[in-house]
Amino acid sequence: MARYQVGLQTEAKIIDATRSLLAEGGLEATTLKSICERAEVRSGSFYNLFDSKEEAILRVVRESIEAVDPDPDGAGTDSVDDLVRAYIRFFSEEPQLARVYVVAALNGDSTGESASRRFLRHHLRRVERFADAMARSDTHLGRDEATVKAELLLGALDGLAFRWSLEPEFEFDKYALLAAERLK
Amino acid sequence: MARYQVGLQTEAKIIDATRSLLAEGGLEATTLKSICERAEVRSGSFYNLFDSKEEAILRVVRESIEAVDPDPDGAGTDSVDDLVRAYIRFFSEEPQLARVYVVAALNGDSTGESASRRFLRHHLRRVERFADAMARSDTHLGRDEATVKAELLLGALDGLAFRWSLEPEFEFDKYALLAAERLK
DNA sequence: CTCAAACTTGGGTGTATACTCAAATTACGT
DNA sequence: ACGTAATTTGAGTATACACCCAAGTTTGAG
Repeated sequence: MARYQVGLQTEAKIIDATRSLLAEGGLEATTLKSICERAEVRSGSFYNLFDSKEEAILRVVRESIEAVDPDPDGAGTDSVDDLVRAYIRFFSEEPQLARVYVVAALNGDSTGESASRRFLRHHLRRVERFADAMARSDTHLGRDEATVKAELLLGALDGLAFRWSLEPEFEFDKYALLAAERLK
Repeated sequence: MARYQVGLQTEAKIIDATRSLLAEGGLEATTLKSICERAEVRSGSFYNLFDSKEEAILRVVRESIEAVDPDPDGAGTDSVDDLVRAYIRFFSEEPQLARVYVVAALNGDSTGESASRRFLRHHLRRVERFADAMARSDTHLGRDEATVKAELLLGALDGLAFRWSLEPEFEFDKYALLAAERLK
């Protein structure tokens, strides 16, 4: 752990380098060498602050997972529209983190064996939150039906997000709103 | 290229090994060593039949991309339901190829620089085909509107497919039908 | 049956990777 | 300013990877 100012700065440079590399070229491009070059740091410095390459990558991945779902304690107040808007905002305001999010979701094995397991847990939490919002807006809706609808909407949103990662010109926001309108 | 029977058999064993490895552990797990071990072949034999590891992987990826969209010449006759059913059938009858399909879609860089470009091209062809079917079933629908609807439905289907790849128990068929019903 | 060509073998090459460490330098509480 | 502990350096280690090749074995057309 960094204790001095310089150490904290180096840590930040390393995290920045890791994030941009993950966003640009996925795990493939995120080697120790490329991280150190971009961060302008020698490998010994890296290992003075991080136990492994994994650790740096995991920090960035966690950062992206948390960023997609802000205010996790606020559950019980957001509407479906709020949640969808937050998702859209994430993609337009944090495209780099958003790309990391998509990349992370897909690489099951690479980041420790449980990367996809972590992602699944995160997804299930999100489904619950969407289902809550749906049940709140329609009192006739049973819990199970709300969960099904939430899976459907989130599945669609994630698919559109993936589509956007294939082609950044894809109007993710437009399609996300359409999906929400028809599936909520 | 294989010329003798034994050569063809070895080729098949290598392709089978590559496919199952890709399905089980993605590109990460698909090393020359693991392919040769599973195919019960020495590396020299591999290189007698394939120019590179890439070639074997690409063959399997292409196989999966073609399998998801059968009868590509039949455009102009299928209904939206036909297309959705074909997609669902692919996932239930060829789960291994389906997993390769999802894995391939996600790994932009790894299989040559244009893996995601190839996937995008394939996706756009599919969008057109879905849009055709939609325009056919609803004569009031403009071409652009049909394309938008097709992107929406295919995005949702791909998202649900990804969801299934995270958790094989996920009832992909059920959700795919629901999505089609609401988005077609 | 013959023999050239296809196929197999398995050790060997070169390169990239993640990670280590002793020695030198720098930061900062006292 | 001093001294300790944090930080940096860069050469060095070990390992995994894709790929090569000379020497043998097997195949199958004529």
